[in-house]
Amino acid sequence: MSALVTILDDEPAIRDMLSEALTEAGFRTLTFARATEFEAALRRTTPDVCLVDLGLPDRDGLSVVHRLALEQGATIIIISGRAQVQDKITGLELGADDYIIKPFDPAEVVARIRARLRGPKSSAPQGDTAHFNGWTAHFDRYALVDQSGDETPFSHAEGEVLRLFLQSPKRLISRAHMQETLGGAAGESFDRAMDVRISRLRTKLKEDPKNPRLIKTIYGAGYIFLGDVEWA
Amino acid sequence: MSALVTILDDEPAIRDMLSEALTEAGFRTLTFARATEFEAALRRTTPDVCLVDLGLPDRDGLSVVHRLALEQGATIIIISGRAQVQDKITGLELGADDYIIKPFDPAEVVARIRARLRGPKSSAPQGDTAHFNGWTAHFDRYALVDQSGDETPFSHAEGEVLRLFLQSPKRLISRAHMQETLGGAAGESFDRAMDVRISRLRTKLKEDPKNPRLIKTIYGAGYIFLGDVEWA
DNA sequence: CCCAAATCTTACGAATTGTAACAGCGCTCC
DNA sequence: GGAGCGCTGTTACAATTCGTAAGATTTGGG
Repeated sequence: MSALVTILDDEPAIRDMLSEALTEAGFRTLTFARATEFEAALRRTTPDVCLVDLGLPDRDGLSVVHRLALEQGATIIIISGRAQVQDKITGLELGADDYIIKPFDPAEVVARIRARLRGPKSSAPQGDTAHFNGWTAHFDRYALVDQSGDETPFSHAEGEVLRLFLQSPKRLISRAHMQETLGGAAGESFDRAMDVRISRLRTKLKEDPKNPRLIKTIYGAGYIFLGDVEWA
Repeated sequence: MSALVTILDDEPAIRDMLSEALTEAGFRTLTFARATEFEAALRRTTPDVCLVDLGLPDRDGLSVVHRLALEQGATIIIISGRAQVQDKITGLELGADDYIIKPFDPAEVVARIRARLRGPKSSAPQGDTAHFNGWTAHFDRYALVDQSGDETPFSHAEGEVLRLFLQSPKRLISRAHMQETLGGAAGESFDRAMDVRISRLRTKLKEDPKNPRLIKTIYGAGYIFLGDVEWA
């Protein structure tokens, strides 16, 4: 499946230019003129690359970038008319991965996106075992082992969620992202399945329902896995 | 251990400028004037980031980039005087991760390197903890800890406000700015919401309603967060 | 002092999430 | 083939979060 690129810019000409170039390059695209539309869409899909213009009518583009950066996954590329070095630095520090100045050539944007997605230095290939906070997860055996050596089996579905958490500890994982990477289940219908999976995982991790220490819920946003993970 | 950055450029002035900026930013650096020296060094060390100038005397920089890219691992950033789009595209397609045009500001280079090392999915976001006036705010755990160690959880919405305050202590934060930065929700209807958020936050900070010591209201303007903040 | 505007606080309800109970499915073992 | 078991999604209802509404309180100007 080709990568999904979102374009957030208030100028129709720029949206069209980018959308055309990207489509021709083989990407899927979604365009938005306003930050609110864009953020509404994020609840349903998880793009791979987000192009964000800083000069938006309804919101400061940097706040959009910041929010995006807190979520996980997508690479963020700022497109802006502001060419000051300080603007670039601010944007990059806020979490953007690249900063392109208007006017630009769409071919360069395509090349930069490709360079991002090439993703060679994606972290080392993961083993099948991870340690965290006294637990050991054996993905090859589908079992959790606690400090005293007791073994608790977990299912495939539970393992998918656990792996996702262990791959991105201490970061907000949006609900949308989880549904996309896991259950996929094109079923648009409201999926409480995810909640149930997490609930079951929590039980196996012996979490205190009133005060979860490992899997924390962020109301309206997603989940965050605390815990110091080390892959073996 | 800080990351190792190599600089390959035939102009001494540029080498020095970059080396100084990067060292100050906390990186280790190695500089080279010729491709052959650089490649000899690669047999002994493995840099994390390689800055490569395209206009080298002894070899075409692109061939260096190409060879580096095949080894997979280091982040490659081209620094070049050639500003043509086609040059950029060629460089990026050959395997470079970024392409910076001369003349440049070293601060931007530092910011771009940081953005790279932060990585697409580097799991450790910088310490998300701040201390102020006896309190400690753990944004990853969504909890406030007071001097005696008691922990008070705070919600996502409260955390957004708290973070905003802690990022700009002792400065007036206008109501409009807060709504713009936070009020994200679809309809920007009622603005009492902000008051309520702050009210709840004050309660958790054990503020005396008659005499708030940390979050001060400026009638008709906004709020000021007093307190000596130190991010960890 | 008096008043209008701004702000604080409390209560309530819509939306979101947790979890138990149930149902469908595929599997193994008689 | 059928009973039994484990896995997983669905449903239903409880708990939590957070914005809205409304009344109380404070502020600053006259």
